Amino acid sequence: MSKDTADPMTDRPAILADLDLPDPAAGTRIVVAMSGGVDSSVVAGLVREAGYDVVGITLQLYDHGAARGRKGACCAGQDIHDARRVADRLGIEHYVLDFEERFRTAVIDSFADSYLAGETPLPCASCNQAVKFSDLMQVARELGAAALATGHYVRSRRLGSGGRGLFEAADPERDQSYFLYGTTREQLDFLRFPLGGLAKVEVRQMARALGLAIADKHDSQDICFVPEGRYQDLIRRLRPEAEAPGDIVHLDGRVLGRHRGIVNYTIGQRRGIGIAANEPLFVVRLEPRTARVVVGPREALKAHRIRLRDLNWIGEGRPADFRDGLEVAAKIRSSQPARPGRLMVEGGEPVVELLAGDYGISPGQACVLYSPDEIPARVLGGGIIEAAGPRTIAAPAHADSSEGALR
RNA sequence: UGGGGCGUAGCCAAGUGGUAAGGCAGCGGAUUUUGAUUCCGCCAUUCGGAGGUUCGAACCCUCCCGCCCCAG
Repeated sequence: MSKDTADPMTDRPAILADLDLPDPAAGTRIVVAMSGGVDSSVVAGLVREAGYDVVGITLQLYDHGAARGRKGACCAGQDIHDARRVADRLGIEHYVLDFEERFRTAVIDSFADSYLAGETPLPCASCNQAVKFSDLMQVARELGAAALATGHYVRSRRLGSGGRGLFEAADPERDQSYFLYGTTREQLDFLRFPLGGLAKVEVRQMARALGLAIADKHDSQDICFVPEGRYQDLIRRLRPEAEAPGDIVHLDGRVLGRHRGIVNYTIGQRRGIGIAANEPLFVVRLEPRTARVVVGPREALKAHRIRLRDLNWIGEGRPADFRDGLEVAAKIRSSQPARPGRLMVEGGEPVVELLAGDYGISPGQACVLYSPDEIPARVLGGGIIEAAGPRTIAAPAHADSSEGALR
């Protein structure tokens, strides 16, 4: 396909679809998770071009009607339709699986519960972990596939020690490793991410070269199952008790006003508090028991110490065995470069110290750990943020200077 | 009803004769496969009200209205 053009891009598909599998492509089945977007469509095309037996699977995750006409949402009716067309165009098998029930319990319900508990959920991570890399992967195995390929911008490669390691994408702007920190070693062995070394523009060019109608489709953004970007409406429908009003309290104790439900706030949030003060106020703490929203100045948001739960470790060794902790680069949100820190295990609990501290670290989000010096950085693991706070133990000697540099 | 002070956008507030700063809040947008942050833009034809002086007033004068403080 497209081999008659001079575009160097046309030479790349066969190269990039090297899935590092023991058997030859012909006769080897690969399941591709197809969302109907550009990325996963190109993956299907590349794998097909490489000569594999491709089965495309699109998951129906939530009610079409709820998100109909919405731009930028994945997996709704339009996207399923798009995925079908891509599969037709590529001449591959394609199935749409109804995962609504699974998605609702594993992703949407926990999304709502997280907010009720005063945390801030990370649905994309739980979707990958609880749906795509578990149930969908199971389906892929049952179909006799040698691997499950996805359109995530992340890289994996075989390690000298055996097994595969997870690495950040070549394009740091596009990197999705933050959402994949929970991937286990076993899952990694079965997963392939053909786009990890590419830039988005290249992927779009490939989509055109492959003759895919969705080549210029918008990127997805926001929470896919939340129409109009108002997640509060969804939570209200699912959990009516989420509307419990409460006080907005300043750190210094003053009651400044009222709010209409703790679910409307997240740590670090500035807009939407509705209180005029001398300086901007940020949400610094949420108290689900009393439904109190505690606000304060930006400086009050600064935290150095993060306690994690559900740590997934896919780096070398075991965290508990690192006597003085392990130097890491840590991300507490997707769209921010990893920053120097140290992983320790205290009383069996993983704790990350950020050398320079950070703002707006919210429980429920992930803290993802990378190797500090490697390029590309390897994903060592990560966990859910249980709590974040000021430094309470002695910091490394150079921490103060780096803190000074931050201001 | 003696004295003093004040009344500028939703909140705070600068401006004391030359044609309404700024902050906060709010709204809109950019950025973003989570939530945030951040950034950009918008936001008082008008200064408690009515007159007057002046080429020109939020700023000066008069009266009225409304707050606050001190004193009886």
